[in-house]
Amino acid sequence: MRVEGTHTKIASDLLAHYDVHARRLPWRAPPGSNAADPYRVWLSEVMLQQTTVAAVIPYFHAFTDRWPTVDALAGAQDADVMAAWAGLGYYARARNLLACARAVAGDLGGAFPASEERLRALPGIGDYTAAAVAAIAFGQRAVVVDANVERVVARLFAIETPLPAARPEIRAAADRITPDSRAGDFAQAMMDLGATICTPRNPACGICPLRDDCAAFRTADPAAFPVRLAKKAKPHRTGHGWWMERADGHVWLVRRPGKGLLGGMRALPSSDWSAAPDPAPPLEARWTTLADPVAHVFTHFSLSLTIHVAHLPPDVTPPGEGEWWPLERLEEAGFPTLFRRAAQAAMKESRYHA
DNA sequence: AACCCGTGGAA
DNA sequence: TTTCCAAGGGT
Repeated sequence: MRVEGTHTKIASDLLAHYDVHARRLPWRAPPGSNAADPYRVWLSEVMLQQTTVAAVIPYFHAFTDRWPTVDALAGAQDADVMAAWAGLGYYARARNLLACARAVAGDLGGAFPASEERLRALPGIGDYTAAAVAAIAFGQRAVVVDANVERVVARLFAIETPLPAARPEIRAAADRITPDSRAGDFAQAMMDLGATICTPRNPACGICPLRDDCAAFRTADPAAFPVRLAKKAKPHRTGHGWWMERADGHVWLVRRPGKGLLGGMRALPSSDWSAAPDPAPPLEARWTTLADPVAHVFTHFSLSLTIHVAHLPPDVTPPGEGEWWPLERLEEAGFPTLFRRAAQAAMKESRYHA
């Protein structure tokens, strides 16, 4: 049972600061207007999962311009949404985004549910996003815990337990300081504080509205919180990709399987990136190899992709599923970053592009 | 529970 | 240059 009024000073100090210093962001209703659109709140929250505000802003505008409502998004083609998401990363989010939009538009009559529990049941909405949408879009009291809140709370209470084991302790502390009213503003205020003042390194304690309430501020090194366990080293992998270009100015592209790494995204044909030392190319041809492999770093491994180039006669088509894509429209293919860079490298060897 | 899943900016 | 890590979710 939550005890009323235990830490109301923290919430009131923070909200007073937020009323003056809140960041103006495209998905935020202007100050004073209580008109948060659940569609825009949900879309922004999904885009912001593990992704910086600066990276999200252009994608948010592109999506809301093209699909202004959840019904419009639900009616979009899968390939269009995946291509529009290209470059933002974590592509399972885009697949779940569409599944969620279609569930809301179809089963729920176009209205997002207002309760945390029913939001949590939708695809791509976990504990954090359910709480954030319930609080920000619907004014419900919900305990919103993201990486910013974890950091701020760990510092406020100088929590010594290392992450991720500290999660229950941090959530309980966040619950204690979450107010009954303005929970959405409180959540956004905590995240603004974490993004602009209570930053991971070199926090600006001198201008922090919660300095007097902060146990970490009274220690020698506030930035030492939250404590984290050492992380494992990233393994390195190698792979091969094939650029097959036809004399009429087209290149052979494939779509990756719906699950797993870069799932559902358009791509160059490539080997798996495990151990196979010398995989066979898709077809017999006069292959040349680019001098510099494309280097790319994923979340849990780094990759060096060697690109092989062949120029094919117009009557040859590689085996398996794929499509001939016009070289002058390569930007519209919706490549994830690895293949966008691989295509850029291969285009230097292109014979058929103006 | 531990692992998988992208990208790019900051220091 | 390398390292860190961001409005996490799914399995």
